[in-house]
Amino acid sequence: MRDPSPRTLLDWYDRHARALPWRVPPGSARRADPYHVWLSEIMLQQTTVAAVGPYFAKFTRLWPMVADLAAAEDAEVMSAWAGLGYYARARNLLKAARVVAGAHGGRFPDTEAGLAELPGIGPYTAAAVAAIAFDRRAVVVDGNVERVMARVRDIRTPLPAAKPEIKAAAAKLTPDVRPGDYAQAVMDLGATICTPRNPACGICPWRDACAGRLSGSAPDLPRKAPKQARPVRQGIAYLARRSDGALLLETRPGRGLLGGMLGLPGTEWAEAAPEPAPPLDADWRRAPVEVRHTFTHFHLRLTVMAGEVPAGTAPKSGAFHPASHAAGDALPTVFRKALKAGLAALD
DNA sequence: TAGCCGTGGAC
DNA sequence: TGTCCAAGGCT
Repeated sequence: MRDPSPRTLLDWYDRHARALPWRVPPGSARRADPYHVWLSEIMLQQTTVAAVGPYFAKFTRLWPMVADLAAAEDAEVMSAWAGLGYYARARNLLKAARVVAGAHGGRFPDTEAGLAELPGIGPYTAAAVAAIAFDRRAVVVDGNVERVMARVRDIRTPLPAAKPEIKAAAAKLTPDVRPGDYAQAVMDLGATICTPRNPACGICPWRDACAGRLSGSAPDLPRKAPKQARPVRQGIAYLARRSDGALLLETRPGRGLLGGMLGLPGTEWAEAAPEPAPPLDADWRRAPVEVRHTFTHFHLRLTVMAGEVPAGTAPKSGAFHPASHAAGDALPTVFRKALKAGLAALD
């Protein structure tokens, strides 16, 4: 068994690199725009390339430079992020943009340590942006790298205990030349060849240097500690429609679940059955279909109550929004589902 | 440090 | 249907 060669992987990347909107082709004279690299890396945290595509296009169209993003209203940015999930990313994105546009004069820090000081940038993203945007040698470890390293080195320790061992293996392989391309090459390998299920070992550039393939354990790596079961929580959401079509929405608190996002008013979500808490007096009708939605750590069953209210109605909290905006894309997915269920009950 | 924090697609 | 998974960070 010989060592996997960074050079072999770079040769493979030169031929098979995915063309992505935030990426410049390998060997290109151009450098990737640090703003684009950073924006894509934040969006790609725990999120698929396919899901990110339209959002990256929207953000770069609305805000072509980091200074444009920094000048945007909070509500605009949260609305543009709606549907992508993990909304703390959007809150931190805006904070970081304002630091870069202000204290840094519009230029991103060009070192791993400098990048790591920005909100929303942790060890992975700092290394990735330093390597990809500034061609710094940085040890980039994401889920792809963990999987590739666990297989190439046949590391059978379960995650997350295996992280130090995996980081050491990754550090040993990271080259001084083209570290940015190398980082993207490992991630492309993980995304297209060394996939979680049914890895295509037969066409892998590292097939002859992979200890996991030799032992036959590669498809079952990395091992992972078992996860906890998700409890079921319940709640009630209220859809109040004014006679002019406007819908009652509220901005959620700035932290926690769906923090800073628009939503329908309603009860807390808990395992115990909720006490009704209508936001105003109306002839509430229960929507025939219950909304089901799964979050990272619980399942939600949401009862939707819908009611018509006259013009001039004043809510206890929140505000009426034109239906064009509310029905549009400003809501997190769970509330899009609830909106649809509530509107069906009113028609 | 382990729990919190979304979503949609694959199987 | 349910579970797993994807370019993680924060507290």
